[in-house]
Amino acid sequence: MTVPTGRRERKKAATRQKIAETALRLFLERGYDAVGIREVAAEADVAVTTLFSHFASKEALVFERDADFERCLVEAVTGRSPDEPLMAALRREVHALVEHCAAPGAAPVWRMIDASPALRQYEESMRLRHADALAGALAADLGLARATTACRAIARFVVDARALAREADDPRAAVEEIFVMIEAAWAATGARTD
Amino acid sequence: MTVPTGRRERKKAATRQKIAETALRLFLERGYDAVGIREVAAEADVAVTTLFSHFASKEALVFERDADFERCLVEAVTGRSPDEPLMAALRREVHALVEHCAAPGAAPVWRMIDASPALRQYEESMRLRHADALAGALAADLGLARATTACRAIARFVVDARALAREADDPRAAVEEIFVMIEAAWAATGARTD
DNA sequence: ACCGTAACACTAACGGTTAGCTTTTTGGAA
DNA sequence: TTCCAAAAAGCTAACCGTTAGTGTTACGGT
Repeated sequence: MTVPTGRRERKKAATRQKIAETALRLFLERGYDAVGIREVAAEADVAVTTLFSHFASKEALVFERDADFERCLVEAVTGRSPDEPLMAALRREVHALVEHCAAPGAAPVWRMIDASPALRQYEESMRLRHADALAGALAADLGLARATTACRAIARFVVDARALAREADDPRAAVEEIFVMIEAAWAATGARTD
Repeated sequence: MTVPTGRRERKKAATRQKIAETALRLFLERGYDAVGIREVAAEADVAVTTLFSHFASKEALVFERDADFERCLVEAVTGRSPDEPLMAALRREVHALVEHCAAPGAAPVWRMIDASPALRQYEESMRLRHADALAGALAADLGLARATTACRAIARFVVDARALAREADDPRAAVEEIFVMIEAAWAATGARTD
């Protein structure tokens, strides 16, 4: 098979990105609720069905990087340097993710998300998926066949940390504060700390 | 005002309950997705608009006791005996709530919820609301004006505990295991333990 | 007995989403 | 180069949850 970028895949990715860009622009210009799917599709010059073949829902248009965040979390565990403790790697990654949310230009997007119940709800369900993925990675890292209750709990705490930090006055300090709690919780499970 | 049960309030409560009962019956008989709102309304012999004046959404029909759960959590903090430590009260309450989910007859409902993405998503957003309410109660109990990051984090951990325990093979053991972690996290904040 | 209002009803629509089907584009085989 | 199977995109028409707008009835307090 043709390993590098086939034209088909490139065109598909381009279509996807054009839809996402158009949607975000319209949403920011006129408000998420005030812009309909038919409008986004028309402005991006694609059919409504095409839009839905790239994005599972209207909300998914806003969280285009969804899969990336999940990958980052998992890779923070699986791809860390051999001598880095598990929790330290997670703390570092959550710091990076929170930093990313505070990037210039991201503020209007987050304001839009906070203003829309539908978007907030979607973000919550995203977090659960990320927690499940992270729990799996944690289990694998510990040599377990399945994610234990402790793995699942820690994974949830970690994704909660990101969410809470984003809302806090001082996100960096909030991450530090919550990770002190998470490390204590982790230590209480009797897990190794390497 | 007439303190006891006015006829108007009784009729309203009866209508609400009839709608909820009818909906749950139809959902369990034929599947959540296979039953439409118009059908539920017709079977309960009310107008669609009446149904939506009692329940904010189709999913809310399934989680009729939503407000009760939130109240239980908050009251576990505010209404505990003066000598009971905060975390012990919360652990007891989460045990009770998980027990309640395992009640006979509840199994089909939870199977239905697990099978429907819409219901799962709704449950997640419910959890967040409960966590916010609990965070407020925690802050009040500690004499704080606003919920701090630590309060919010602990509140999330507690509602996560309930969710994780419900999915675990041994719910009781899971609650115990997670609360060991939560107590460690709580202690790490330097909070008093009374 | 009367009035204000809460509860309920009806119609019609809006907006997200999907099914069914056709057309175009693309990668690779003949 | 030509042709085919499949992927991608398109169009139409609906389904379904939800809401606005507008009456109508039944109740509680005066």
